[in-house]
Amino acid sequence: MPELPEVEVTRRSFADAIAGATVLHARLGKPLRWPLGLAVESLVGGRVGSASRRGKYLWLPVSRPAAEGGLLLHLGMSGSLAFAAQAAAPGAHDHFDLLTDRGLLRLTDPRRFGAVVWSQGLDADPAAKLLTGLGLEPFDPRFDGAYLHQRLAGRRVAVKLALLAGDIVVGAGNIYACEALFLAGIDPRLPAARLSRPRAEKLAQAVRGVLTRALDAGGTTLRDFRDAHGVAGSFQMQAQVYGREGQPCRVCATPVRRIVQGQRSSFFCPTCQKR
DNA sequence: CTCGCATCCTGTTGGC
DNA sequence: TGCCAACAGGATGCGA
Repeated sequence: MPELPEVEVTRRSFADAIAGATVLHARLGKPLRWPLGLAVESLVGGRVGSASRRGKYLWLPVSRPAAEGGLLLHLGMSGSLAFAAQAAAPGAHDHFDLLTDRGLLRLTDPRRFGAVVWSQGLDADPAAKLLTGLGLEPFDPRFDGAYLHQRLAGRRVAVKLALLAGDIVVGAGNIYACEALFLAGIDPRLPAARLSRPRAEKLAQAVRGVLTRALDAGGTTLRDFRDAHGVAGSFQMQAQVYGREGQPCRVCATPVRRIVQGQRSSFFCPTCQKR
């Protein structure tokens, strides 16, 4: 589910409310992608700090009497976080609870590709290795056409797959990679190394543009995305190609095509997007 | 180093 | 209604 906009919208929806809270209780449900790496009870008494985001990961600092550290959270394909004053009994897909004096933060994740991992800090900790090798944030001023062009050089994979890989730029998943390539007029099958410098500039702008609009729209709710207060996103209303196989391109009316790249669907307009 | 692919898990949808 | 296959917003970890 969640790409950068959904993760960021989620973060913004609970960060202020939980900052400064004290952990009263914590529980785990079924196993997630990785073990927590800590006895869950030992989170009790911890003081929660200000949530931040790196790529599609959330970082929630927790100062415990025993040690400083925090929780690195990932929502995987089907995860979402809810923060509510009233604590309902956990459902079958609720796999992590952090009950605080300000409310309950709960991770719901049916497919369990998500993760909650304790880390002693973002440096020199095994869990923090999850963040090494990540590409630039799309809104980092260093993410520009020159950078993108240089990092795509020498790659034989399709440009769409290079975007999704996350080691060049983070945040664009399947929806926003498709949308950005449409906005930039680039065929997703184009070999990465063959993208010209001017087109790399367009693509960098398109990535930032589509993510900005998605943030403004509160993310994309295809099925079940909600922010931490249950609010759905609406970017799906402005999608140009994603999920629109066979429907007319909004620009030229050519039917949108779906192909498979890297075992994932790519949607594009064969007329508007060129190799 | 880059690549292509299988893999984790559950739910929903559409065809027959 | 039932059954089954295809598909789903991610990303790691493997062998080639």
